[in-house]
Amino acid sequence: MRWTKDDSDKAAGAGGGAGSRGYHHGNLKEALVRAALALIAEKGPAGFTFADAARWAGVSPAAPYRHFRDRDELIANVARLGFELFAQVLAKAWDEGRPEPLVAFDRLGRAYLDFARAQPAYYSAMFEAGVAPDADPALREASETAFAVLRQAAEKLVLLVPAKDRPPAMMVALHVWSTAHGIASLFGRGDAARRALPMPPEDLLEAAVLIYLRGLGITAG
Amino acid sequence: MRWTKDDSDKAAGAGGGAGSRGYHHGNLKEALVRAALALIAEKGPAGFTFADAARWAGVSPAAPYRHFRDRDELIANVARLGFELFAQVLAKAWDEGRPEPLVAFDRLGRAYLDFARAQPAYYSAMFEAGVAPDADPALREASETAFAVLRQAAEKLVLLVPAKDRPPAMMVALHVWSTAHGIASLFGRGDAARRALPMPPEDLLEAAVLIYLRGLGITAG
DNA sequence: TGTACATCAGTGAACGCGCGTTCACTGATGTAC
DNA sequence: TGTACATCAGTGAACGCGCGTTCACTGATGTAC
Repeated sequence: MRWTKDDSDKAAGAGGGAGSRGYHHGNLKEALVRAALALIAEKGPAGFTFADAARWAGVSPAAPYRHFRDRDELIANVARLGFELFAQVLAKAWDEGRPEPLVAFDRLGRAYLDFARAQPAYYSAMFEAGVAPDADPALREASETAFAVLRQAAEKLVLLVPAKDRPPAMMVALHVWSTAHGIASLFGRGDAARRALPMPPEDLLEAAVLIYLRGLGITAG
Repeated sequence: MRWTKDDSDKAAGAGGGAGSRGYHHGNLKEALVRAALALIAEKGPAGFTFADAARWAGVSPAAPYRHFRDRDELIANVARLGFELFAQVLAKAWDEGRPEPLVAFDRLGRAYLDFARAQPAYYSAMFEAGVAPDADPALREASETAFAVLRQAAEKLVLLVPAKDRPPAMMVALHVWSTAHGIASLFGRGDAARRALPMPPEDLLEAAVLIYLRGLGITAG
């Protein structure tokens, strides 16, 4: 029932100047999310206000209240969309383990870091904005869907280990997630708080995962 | 030359009510750091203002300007002290690899997570407050000192691997740091943004490190 | 096809509030002699 | 030991500002008939 009423909205988004639009924005909820993303990318998750978002979207400061109770609800919405996108990106990279699990798993790790670098604003909202995932059921579900991709990948991977030595897939998924998140948040970001690194983050993660998998008894070829 | 003039300052710290003190606070710089720690612990690194810190310390809102240019400088100071404490804690846990490197390394990992849990305010200021470590030379140095402990430990560990297969100690240090940081920031914190975990974070890290070291060719015993 | 009406989404003015920052000041401390 | 003085550290009042939030309102849209 709802579709983008006016494509010029999207084109005009970047500057915040809404140009000529009617009395109704037509797509304000989405525009506020885009505003939040732009402002988080610019100044961090704590660096913008509800009024900023309204200004960026070119509406009066009272308008956002038609769509979000407060700033936290807006950020939670951004985080939810981020997890949904993240889940898609990860699922596509994993591709059900084709052509073979080890190759696909490497792709998955790279996709993780790609996402953190390409979408620092989403990543911030998802992991650093202090949003409690349990507060909003939809957010929680989106977060779990994204983790489920990692977990399914781990399940397929541990099948490469003989049954008697096979580790719990959950543990493997948590290990890889932690390492990927650690690398992403320490080294894989575009902002000033990033630490310098003598190699690309992707290579650091790939090496860590290869060594870890060897420790599990999984080797390439 | 400077020492704590009045011990009641410390005792009175928790409530912010300074009780009876003279016109001069005597130790305001330190009190502001403690205020920042308390407020970060309570509401996160973005959840307090310069004026809050002054109020907490029981001084007028103009007083902090005698010691810090602005809020960022206060937070950078907190982060620096955090790294100094962190370096001490890690060095003590590592204890130069006694009685043997593997045992000491496990202790080091646990100390890392202990610190993140016991000092969430320091940990936030150090890693999540968006402070650029390069902005302040003292901060940068403290941060490097802390990392150096991890790196020295890694150097001793890789000696357990035959020379021809020996990995770079730097890489090992970065892998372990990333994993520890990932676990700490995803699961090892006291606040609401923490994810649930089916096991203690320490055990998750220990397992990850053991598997990783086995992948390097290092096994216990 | 046209008209009346209900509903929706954004307006703009207003409010109280707390923040960051400045300023001339003053109480307390330390030091020279 | 005492006095004069320089320096330091905190005061309190003031300011302009932007924020969050509310309110009665109004333009636009959709629908019943």
